[in-house]
Formats: sequence, C-alpha cells, structure tokens
Amino acid sequence: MTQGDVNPATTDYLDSSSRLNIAQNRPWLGTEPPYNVGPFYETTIFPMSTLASTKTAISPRRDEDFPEWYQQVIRAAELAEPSDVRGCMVIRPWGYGIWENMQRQLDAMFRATGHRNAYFPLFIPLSYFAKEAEHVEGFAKECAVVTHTRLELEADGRLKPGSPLSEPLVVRPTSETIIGASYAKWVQSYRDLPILLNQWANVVRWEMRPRLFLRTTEFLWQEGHTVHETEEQARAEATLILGIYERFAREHLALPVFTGTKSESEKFPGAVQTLTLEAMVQDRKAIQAGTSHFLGQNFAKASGIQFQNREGKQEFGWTTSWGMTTRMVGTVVMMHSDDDGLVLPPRIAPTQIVILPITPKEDTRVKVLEACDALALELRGKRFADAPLEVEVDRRDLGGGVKNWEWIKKGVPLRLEIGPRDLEKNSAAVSRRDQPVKAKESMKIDEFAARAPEILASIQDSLHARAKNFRDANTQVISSKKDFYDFFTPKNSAKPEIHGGFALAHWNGSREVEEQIKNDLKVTIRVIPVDDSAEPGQCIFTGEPSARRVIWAKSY
RNA sequence: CGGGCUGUGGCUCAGCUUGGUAGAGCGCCUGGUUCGGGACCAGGAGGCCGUGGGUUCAAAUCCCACCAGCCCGACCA
Repeated sequence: MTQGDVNPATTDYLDSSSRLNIAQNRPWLGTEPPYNVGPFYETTIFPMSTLASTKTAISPRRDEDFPEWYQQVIRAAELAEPSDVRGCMVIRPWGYGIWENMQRQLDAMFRATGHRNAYFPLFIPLSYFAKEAEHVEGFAKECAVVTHTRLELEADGRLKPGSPLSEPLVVRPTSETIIGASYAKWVQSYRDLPILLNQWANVVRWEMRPRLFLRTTEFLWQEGHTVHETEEQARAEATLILGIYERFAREHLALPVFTGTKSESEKFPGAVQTLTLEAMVQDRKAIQAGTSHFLGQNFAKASGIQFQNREGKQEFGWTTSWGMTTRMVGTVVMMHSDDDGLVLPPRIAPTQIVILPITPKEDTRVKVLEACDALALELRGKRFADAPLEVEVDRRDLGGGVKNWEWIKKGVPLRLEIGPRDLEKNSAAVSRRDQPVKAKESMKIDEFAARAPEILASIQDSLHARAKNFRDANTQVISSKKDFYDFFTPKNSAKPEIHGGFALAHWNGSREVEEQIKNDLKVTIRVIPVDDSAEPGQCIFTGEPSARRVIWAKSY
C-alpha cells in the first residue's frame, strides 16, 4: 500500500452509534479510528540501559527444564492450548495473529514470484494416494482414514457410523497426489507450463507424540506445488523457494538458519532431493523450519502429468513441492523467548506497541487517557516494514503491575507507560522486550512517535543478532569421533543438561554411519550445506574420503 | 503399538493405605484500602472426585473394564 490508498484499518464507514459502541466496549482500540499511512524510517541502533531482573515470570526457567518452560511460555502468552481432541490444539487469538502475519508476509513473497493460490480437497481417494510407492511408505502410518458416512442411532442410544464408503478417503497428510490428479488434466503442452500454485490449508498427520505447535496431529501450513518443462527449471524453482524461506526466516522472524540438502535417509518420501532450513533453538537442538522438494518425474509418472514437448514428443512433467507450517510459531517461541515469557520479532507481533496509561489520581485520569489515545492515533498512521503500526491502549481497570506483566509475557516488542508526571514533561517511559523487563528509558512523546518504526527495526535486528551469536557460539568444527561423541553426551545422564549444538564434521556419505550415530546418540545429519566452500577431508567415523563437512545435531 | 506413572473446582495439588455429608493455595466475582504497579483486607461463586460396572447399609477411597494425559522406545513439518 502507498500513501493515499484507502486504509482498511480505518472505521470511517461506521455510523456514530456503532463508533460509540466500539469506544465503550472495545477500549483498547481507542476512541478515534486509526488514520492513514506515514513515512518509513531507516534502521538505527537504539541504546538502552540494562538492569538485572531477579524473579522470573515463567517457571521453570529455560536452564531448569526447557520443554516445560516452552509449554509455560505458550500458556502464559495465551498462544494456544491443548484441546480435548488428542494431539490437536486450540490456537488462541494471540497465537493465530502471529500465524496470520506470517501468512500475509510469506504469501506476498510467493505472489511476487509468480505463484497464485488455489484450494484442493481435504480428502484424498485411497487409490490416488497409493500411486507413488515411496510416498505411501513414508506416510501410511500417520494417515487418518475416513471409512464411513452418516451416523445412525443404535438401540443402546449411541451414535454409530452408518454406511461404509466404497473407497476409503485419506485425510490429506500432504497433497501431491490429489493436486497431481488436477495437474494431469490441465497439462497437455509445454505451453501450459509452468504451473505455479500454492494452497493454505490444514493437514493431518497422526503423530505419536504431539507438542504444541511443534508436532500436532492437525496443523496449518502452505504447500506449493509446481510443474515445469525441464529438470533444470524445476530444480531452480526448489532453490528459489528455499531462498524465499531463508529470507523470510531471517528478515521477518529474525531466525538465522543453515540451508542445504537433506541426506537420502532424511528426505521427503518420494522426492529426488529435499532442500531444508535448519534453525538452532535455545536448547541447542535443530529444528527444520521449512522444506522445498525437487520431485523429479516421480509424482508426474504416478499422476500421469504428461505434456507434448517442443520436439512433439510426450514427456512427463518435472514437479516440486514446498511447505512451511505453524511449527514456525513454536520455533520463534523457542528461539527468542526468555525466562519472563514470549519475545516476539516486531514484524510478526500482532500488537507491536502497547500504551499503558498510568492513572493514579482521578483528576489527571482523563488527560492521561486522552494523551495515550492521541499518541496511538498518531502511531497508527505510521508504517513499519510493509504494514501500518499495530498499537493498543490498555485502558483496562486492573490494579498493580498486572497489565504490564501480561504484555511482557505476551512478548509485545514495545511497552510505553504514560502517567501524569510524564505528561508534565511531555515524555513517556519506554521499555523494549529485547531488554531486561525492568529497563525503562524516558523519552519525549514526540520523539518516540517519530522514531517508533526505527526502534522496532532495531529490536528486530537485535533479536536476529542475538540468535545468530547463540548459534555460532554453539556450532563447532569437529574432527574426531571421540570429540563428536563427547560433544553430544551430557555430563549428567540422569537429568541431561542443555548440551551439544551443531557439529560440522566429515562423513563418508553412507546410510550405515548415519544409522549408527542415530542409535548411539540420537544425532542426525540436519543439512548438507550447498554454498559452503566444500573442502574435502576424511570421514571422522570411518576414515574414508569425504567431500565436505555436514551439519549434525539432535533435533525436534 | 509395547513398558512405567497419573486422572479430585479454571490451574497446582492434598485426601485414598485404615470406606462414613468434598479440602487448600493460586485464579475468578463483589466491596473496601492501596497503587508509576505483578499489593492487602473482608465476603462470595464454582466440583455428581475421568467414564461405566461391581462389592457394601455406605465408595473420591476397595475390585474390574474402558477412556484420556504424561514419561520412555519405533515416526515426523
């Protein structure tokens, strides 16, 4: 959107009684509708004092019990909660808001590279699904299968499934086969190519051990599916998407990632090559943050995607598929949060700035609230990155610092306290979520209004820098089997401390070695770098020749 | 799907061994006192003790089955 466009965030179209209703019942919106867009500010560093905080809002702390800490952060931030349906979660507004921001931003990147959205069925006929052998083998065990329609009331008063389906339907764990069936109809000539589609959808994978966001039975994602005329074009597409994912992770989510290919044993079932992004979260384990697959002609053959090429001969299409999921929300949580709760990169925070009116005395109350509303209004007219600022005034009548702590635990990037004494000096107390929670800086309100976008940019940058430092500090070049085993063995085996990280080590390329290491240490090859200066060496496990070092880690 | 543990107000749990009218803390609601701050005082709401069956005069408590969750193994975005 450019300046002068209609801003969808305004409420100009409402009549006065509707607006009064909003002012009375949705006080966080303020009493005035937000206005139009303002200028964009360049990034600069924003120095701030650091104070140590003692008591933590989340217990246990990260170093005490990382998995439990993760759950508590999600609960305290009201991102999501387990539902009564096994393995499924309820995504609450704050968590869904993060996902919506991810969707909007990633979708724009797909669109800008020529992709368009479409939607394909949730149900896949079993016969479609069965067409690609490796694919079936990879997903069979985690498929939910619909076998009946209609419920019938039994004599005992219970509802039971009624009519069996002639052909069972698989609830999509991924959509290669059902989309392939459509592509087979659409593609006849090389002139029909490429097809570049994406869909935003839910999928179901019946996992044994679910964890909020990281591994749930039903999850949300986007899946892109493309068909190309040549192998070269399809490989280029898979690489293009990997690049988009990497940039999205880095610039939008402040996640530093390693990119490259998966080993044979870790790649997508049915793919020729799987490209991946691997991030390191704060317990030093790896998490796969997105994948892009070159599928060769495997799925084209299975689905019958054929076209007449430029020489007039029938040829199978070259396909790709690629996806990113709600797991990203969990990854962001584990990457940036601290012992006081969630920490959100400003670009995906549903609310970027929260203004907390301090109203100790009745006689100054109205003035303070007016000043807060006026500032919110002004801020909403400004932009950060590609969108208007999201600002909330928390006018709830809650005592103590309860409100402040709620926002800390929700990870809002900037908190602003404005009270009567600030107002006399026309200033506000500014707290950044990337700083210790007690840290405050007094700043003129006008100055803050002018600099808010640049401060948000600075937080975005500092989160990325912090994450990158952490990752680099825990990534080691390892040159002997003993060092490797030491690196991945906790000192306290009864209650393992946070240990290990990413190990860069030479490997002979064999599946047997991978298997052995996985059995011994639960460590796997996360990614085989592609852009790295591939210096040859010797496999640290067998002494055999190795083309390059690969990245090993324990993983989610 | 195998092995171990656990199901009691929204949350964390006590009570169960030795059956006898359901408890605490936190949270929530109301009132008050505080308040540039996760405060305090008083009052209050909220539970057929996972579900079903059995034993018994009587079951949160004993027995059986089932269901769900957690941890450990095989799988995964």
